Amino acid sequence: MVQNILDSIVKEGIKSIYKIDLEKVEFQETRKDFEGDITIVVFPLLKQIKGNPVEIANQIGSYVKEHADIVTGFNVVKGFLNLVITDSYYVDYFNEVSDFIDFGKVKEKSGAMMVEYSSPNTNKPLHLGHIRNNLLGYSVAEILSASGKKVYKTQIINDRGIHICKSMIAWLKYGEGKTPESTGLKGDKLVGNYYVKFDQEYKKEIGNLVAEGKSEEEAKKQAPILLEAQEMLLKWEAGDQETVSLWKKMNEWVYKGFDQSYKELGVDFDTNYFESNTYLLGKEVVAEGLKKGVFYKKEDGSVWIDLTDEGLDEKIVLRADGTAVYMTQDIGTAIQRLKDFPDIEGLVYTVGNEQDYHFKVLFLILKKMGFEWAQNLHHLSYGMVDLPEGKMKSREGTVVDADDLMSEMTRTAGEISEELGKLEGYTALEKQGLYKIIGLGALKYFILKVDPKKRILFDPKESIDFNGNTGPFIQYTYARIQSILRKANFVNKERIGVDTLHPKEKELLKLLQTYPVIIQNAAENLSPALVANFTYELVKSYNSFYQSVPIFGAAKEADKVLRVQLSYAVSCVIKSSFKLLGIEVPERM
RNA sequence: GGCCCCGUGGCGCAACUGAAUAGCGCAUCAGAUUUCGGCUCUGAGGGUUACAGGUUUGAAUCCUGUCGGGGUCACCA
Repeated sequence: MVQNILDSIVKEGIKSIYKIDLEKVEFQETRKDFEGDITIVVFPLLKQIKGNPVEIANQIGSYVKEHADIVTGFNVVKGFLNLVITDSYYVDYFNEVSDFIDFGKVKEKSGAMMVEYSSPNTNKPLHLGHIRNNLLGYSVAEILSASGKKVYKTQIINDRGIHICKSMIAWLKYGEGKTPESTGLKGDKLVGNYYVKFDQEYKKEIGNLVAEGKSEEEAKKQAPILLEAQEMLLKWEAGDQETVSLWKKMNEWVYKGFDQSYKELGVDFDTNYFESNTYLLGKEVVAEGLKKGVFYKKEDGSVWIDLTDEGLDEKIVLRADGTAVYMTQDIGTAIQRLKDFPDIEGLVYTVGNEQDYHFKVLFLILKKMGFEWAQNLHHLSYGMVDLPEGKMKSREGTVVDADDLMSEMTRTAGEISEELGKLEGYTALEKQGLYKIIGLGALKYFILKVDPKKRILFDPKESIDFNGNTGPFIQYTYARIQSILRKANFVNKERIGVDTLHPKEKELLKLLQTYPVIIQNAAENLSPALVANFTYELVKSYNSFYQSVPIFGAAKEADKVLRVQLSYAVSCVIKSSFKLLGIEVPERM
């Protein structure tokens, strides 16, 4: 990087001129409306060097121009020292990259992380909210991996509890033995239908009870179908064979359905954890913590942690009857994961921001328990996806189903491509694959370009754009470059041999150079949005270059080589950055 | 009510974590192809960064308060 080269030279300069050891030089990219490539901000130096900022900037500028080969000129505006970097620096940089396919990625892994995402309940299908979760988690895993971590992708499947019992009861009462095979429905959809059915019956029964003179509150607790579900949960915990085998059967249906959705969405997992296996894990740990004095027991036997010193509340970690709560299980699961994968240094939990408090407490508990890795726990907290009518509610049928949305996107992409595409010679099957790439690209980019912590408003009627700052816009640019490379009979990356660059070429080279930094930044911030926005910048810059500079009509052969090579490099980085987002790119579209 | 997050042109998003005249897309208007894919490019209009104070040479960014939106305060997960 230019910064690294200049940093020491600037420090030397300041030492020789002012006899001062500087800790940090503040660089920033030069704004477009000024001449120069990199800017040193002089103001922060004024604390150590007394004087006029413009004068100081001029003195440093002269020194740097004198002593740094890569600096060919400078100008000073107010307290900003704008340095002009030689074209040859950027040409050399380009030539040093042996290939752009893996450019920016750190290959030698140091340390490992586990990323948890998705983690659905097994009583209903995936919806738009899960899509955001999956895309974020998957992408962050890819980004961490590119930044030099070994990464394990995982999820915890909430396969037990009252919710699945509700679906089971409703299926027993109204299912008539229907299966995914007999109905042709995806398993998760089938089971989800009975979850909805349960709720309908439940409401009906409440209505009846209220009509009989019970209060609303009483009715909610006494509705027979709810009692049946609760009874079933008890049976399940007691290991009742019939219940357990039904539970297994219905969960299997759901997993098959999920697998299909995950495959369609393009995400995967290295290992799964099931709540039915882990919900007891935390108990031992709690007992241990009780001995250590991290927790305390109340008279009724329930176990708590007092976090009032940290500005939080008291929090229960074990029920009076000795059964585990959500927190118990999460404590146990975290510890189990570190046992299973001893090389991991930390965990990333991709979970909506409604659980901010839960994770704050969880991390604090683990820290208090004395686990060193507790400081490497991150809650990748993201905002809800809202519809124009407000929150999605599965029971009220206002959810945007994940499968429906994906196929809708693919269909729309198909309509647009039929009209505009250049797909001579593509078979129907190839076309279908392409529409999927474009449709899902649009969806994924739409969601990932937004800062995770912000909420997203999704209006199904307005659908998703295909122009402007969108996935297909970027895919289009990629496809167009491929067309150029085909025409140029491009084979391999080769050295470029020019010594002056067109401003648009230089701009592109500058941007390419920042890609490795972007990856590190995105990893630190757990933010795919940074990668998305960078890619967009790059593509815009390339399109502008494309428009103002002829490639095949270049005056000199060396220029043509440069421009073809540059196009290739840009396409590699588009492909690679999109891969970090879990988005594919098409050869044509 | 306590605590947490958010508030940037009509709409959707940026701003390298405190720096120059707050950028971009959509929409609106005006232009560009004897040329490599026009799903492209160039330009114009549109802002007191919710509001009021404060810190700082410098604030969309940090602090305090107000208003508005969301979340959370379960022996649910």
